[in-house]
Amino acid sequence: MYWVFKTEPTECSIADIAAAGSNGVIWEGVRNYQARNFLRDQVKTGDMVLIHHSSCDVVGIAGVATIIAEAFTDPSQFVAENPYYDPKSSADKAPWVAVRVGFVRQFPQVLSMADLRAIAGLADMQLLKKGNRLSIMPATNAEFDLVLLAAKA
DNA sequence: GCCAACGTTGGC
DNA sequence: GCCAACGTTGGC
Repeated sequence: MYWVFKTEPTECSIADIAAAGSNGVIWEGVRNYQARNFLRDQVKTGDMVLIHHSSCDVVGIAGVATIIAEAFTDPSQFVAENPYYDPKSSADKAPWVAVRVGFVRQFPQVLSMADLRAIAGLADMQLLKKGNRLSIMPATNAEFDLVLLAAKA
């Protein structure tokens, strides 16, 4: 399948994923049930992921990653010092999962929201829907291809 | 920093 | 289980 993952580049940018090498990075801290359900139930090894930079200078899709390890228990939920700590999580009740993502490519330029909205075939893309706050969301194969085409990547 | 949209919480 | 109040997200 195809996905869009949102990230604040100050936390984990496409360049950070590139720098992580073949082990990739752990994608943790998802604390929304709808996003968690995608991550736990549908995100599979080998799936392709559009990496979206949010809350930053140039908001938009910055590159592509792939899933190299599918859902496992998110360790950050147990760590009191961690910003993603969940005091309600315990060994026998740990609702949150993480995956591991590996670098595929970084776009020469970030495809901004305006760039994306200008692509006719992306009119229904979930990422572009008003009020969308999901940090993990599916994309279609067609949307994925259009984004790569527009990125000249 | 504004604010729309949405999620979560908690009193009842 | 309803729903008002509150918190958070995230584009602009």
